[in-house]
Amino acid sequence: MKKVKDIPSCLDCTNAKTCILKKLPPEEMEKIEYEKGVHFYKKNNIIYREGNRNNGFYCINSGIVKLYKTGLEGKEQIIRFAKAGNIIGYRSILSGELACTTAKTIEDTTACFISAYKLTEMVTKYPVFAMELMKLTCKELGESNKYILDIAQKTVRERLAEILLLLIDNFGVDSENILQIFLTREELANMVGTATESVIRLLSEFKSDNIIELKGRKIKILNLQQLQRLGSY
Amino acid sequence: MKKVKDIPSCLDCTNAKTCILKKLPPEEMEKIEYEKGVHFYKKNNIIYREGNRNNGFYCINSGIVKLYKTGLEGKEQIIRFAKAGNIIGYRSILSGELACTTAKTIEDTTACFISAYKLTEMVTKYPVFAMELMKLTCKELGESNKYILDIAQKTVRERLAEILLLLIDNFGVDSENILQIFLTREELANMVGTATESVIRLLSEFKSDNIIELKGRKIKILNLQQLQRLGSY
DNA sequence: CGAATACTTGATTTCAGTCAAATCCCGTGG
DNA sequence: CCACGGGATTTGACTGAAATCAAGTATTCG
Repeated sequence: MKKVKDIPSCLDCTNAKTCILKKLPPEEMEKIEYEKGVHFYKKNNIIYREGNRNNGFYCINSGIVKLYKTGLEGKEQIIRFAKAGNIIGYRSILSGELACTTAKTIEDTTACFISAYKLTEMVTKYPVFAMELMKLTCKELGESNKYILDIAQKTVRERLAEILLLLIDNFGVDSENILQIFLTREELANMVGTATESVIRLLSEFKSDNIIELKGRKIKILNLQQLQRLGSY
Repeated sequence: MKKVKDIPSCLDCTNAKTCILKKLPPEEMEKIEYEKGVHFYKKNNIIYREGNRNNGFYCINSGIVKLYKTGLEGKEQIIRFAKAGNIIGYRSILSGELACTTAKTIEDTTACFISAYKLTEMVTKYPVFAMELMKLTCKELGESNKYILDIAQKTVRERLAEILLLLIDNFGVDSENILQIFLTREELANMVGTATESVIRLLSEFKSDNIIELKGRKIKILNLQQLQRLGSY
């Protein structure tokens, strides 16, 4: 069991490799250590909501968060997932807009909160950090643009294959080749941009083609190559 | 007639209001003035190509450029347009990736070329510029994310209406309410993410509903409100 | 243990893509 | 000036992928 109530420290954060905050000089890290807030969220709780103003951003310490936009009839479109070491909620601060997505945990999650003011200061004072954040944003932009192409031109089957590959890339598989993120069929559908029933049908097709194996929300990857062929990665 | 061969100067650039370069201090502007290259492109020419490495970015002085990704069977998906005062090609430099779109002129275009090295220097040396560029990138990211939702959840009719509204916003209408960008049906389809024939059918529907009037590639807006209702802006 | 939620499967519908053919339009060269 | 050719546009017929609707089963959780 994870000790949920440990207050994470930036200085010895286990996400050091991936976290952008590590690009700050040590003295700044220490300051953040005192100024930041630490928030705990149970599974299925909202961190911030589309259309609201974010007065700070969050650095995920543990857990997984889905970022989604809500369509007219309330249908979610998942834009991306964030996991330990990722930051969320910074876009709207920097663009001076309202949040363009809702952030909701899909697992118990611990996140550090850093104020908008601090973010601006960090960008202004530390060019290395600014460059790194810019890089991150630009990569995200590239991913979103790729997503536009995919949704516009690929079939649901291809997109589902691709999303599975993306999830494998992002969350990995365990020793038994089981994908290490456990989404509902509806969440998968909301990533792919399709109906829940379509995802179900396609998953069971993939299963009869011996590409995957299903046990509830666990997805075991049997034939990665075939999956790559389907998604034409 | 436009005098195509005038060398544009940053110092008295007519796009001053919108151009991000104006956030640089005057002495830096003058340096750029000497270091930049000026390129002229005829209509339908490629400025840079998806998958290549950009060693600089472009500031559009006049003309219009479409930025698109190419799908498997060569079908274009237009991501956005850039007009005078906009910059293009900077994303891949900052993310350290290859260009994720192709930039092609849809009108005769003049663009200033500034090296990748210079861009990095500008971001590092001028926090105000860095902030502004970050803001721009974050806005683009918000727009791309919105686009994902739209393509995933809206009908082609709704998307076409929305694209028309977006074009009106971006390029305006003249005194006769004629949209000031002239796209082929195919280009419209490549924005909406649909087939050319579908765009044609829907445009003529809009026409019989007295929402628009068509004269070749000229689109006259007769009923903006109705269009907004269709796009549920 | 019961209600609620998630999942599955089948039947039907529909939106939009594809294919095909005709027409329009525009620039070019005779 | 006009004929020609090629691209763009339009319209119609057909097809098919995926959404919706519906009904039943399985799981989960308080």
